[in-house]
Amino acid sequence: RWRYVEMPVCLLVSEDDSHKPIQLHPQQPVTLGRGPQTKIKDKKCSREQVELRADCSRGFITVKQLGVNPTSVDDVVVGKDNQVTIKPGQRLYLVNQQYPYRVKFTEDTSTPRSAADLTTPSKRPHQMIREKIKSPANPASTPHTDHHRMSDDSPPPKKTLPSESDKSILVFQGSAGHWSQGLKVSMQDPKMQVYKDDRVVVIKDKYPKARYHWLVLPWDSISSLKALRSEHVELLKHMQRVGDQMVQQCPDAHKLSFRLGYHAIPSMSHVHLHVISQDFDSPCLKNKKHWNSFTTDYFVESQDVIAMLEHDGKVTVKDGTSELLKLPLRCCFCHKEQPTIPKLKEHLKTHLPS
DNA sequence: GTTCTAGAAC
DNA sequence: GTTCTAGAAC
Repeated sequence: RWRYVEMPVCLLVSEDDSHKPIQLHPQQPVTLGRGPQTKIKDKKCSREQVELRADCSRGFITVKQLGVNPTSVDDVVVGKDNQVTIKPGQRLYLVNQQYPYRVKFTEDTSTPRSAADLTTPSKRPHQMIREKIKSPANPASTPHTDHHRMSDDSPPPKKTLPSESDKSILVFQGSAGHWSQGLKVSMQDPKMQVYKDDRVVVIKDKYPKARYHWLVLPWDSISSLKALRSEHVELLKHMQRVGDQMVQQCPDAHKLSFRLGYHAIPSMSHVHLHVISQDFDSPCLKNKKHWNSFTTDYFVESQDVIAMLEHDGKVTVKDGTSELLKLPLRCCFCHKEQPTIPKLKEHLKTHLPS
């Protein structure tokens, strides 16, 4: 059956609020250990004891032991540099069978920020994500019509009684997230938003391919360029205006040039306008696909998309566009071919503003 | 989309 | 031997 739910979020929550919830972003590893974040002072626990990674689409978390002393899942020691998964019901002990955490699947939306969002009058229905709950595959997040609170869940049986400050719960919210839906999650996250109005929101690209790289997204869910029609022209013009504003407020706008456009065949769902500075000076630019997606006709200028929409009532992508990603690496300024990405990056420095 | 890694390229 | 990429896995 169908239900409105928040997009999946993964939080590391201290049960007694001894430390603030730590959000685990899908596929972005989080390192955890002794330190102010966990309030753990035990020297046996490394400052980088474990690396946690949330796999939203499959509904589990992987833990890698980085520290020397044993991290364990239930009573099985992970072992240094080894990696195991934590599934619902299992307990993670950061070190020496101490500092237990628990994996828990929930559709809980009672976290302060989400609760505020849900009750804010301006929150419009289309800002909620409609998704199907797959009951058999996801037993822990099923049929609760009412929001259940974390504190309502009975604590797991304990052999040894840790002090109250040691108790924490690893909360995994939702499970129907897939990497291609990541923009829908990010655009709803106030921490990611750098601008918003009644029609659009701007976020920083999570893996910027240049010094400045923003994404302008409409609140209205438009899956891709293919779904665009004449009625969207005004929206797209607004997106471009907002993109131009982002450039204007950029402290380096005077020395960098920018391009505004769309990927002809984007990987991520939900129409998004790239606003990207043309330095391409970023450690996240790593391969041929990255380069060619911004420097060939794979990158379609915003104004061209708008013109096409005004002229034809729809946006079409030329045949063979996907092959553009495999073209040799060519400098976008002097058009000199470069043999490898590292050589290209070295070459690009010669075009940087001095 | 990113990460990881085998094996190609050097 | 190291660097780098392409494709699989996620």
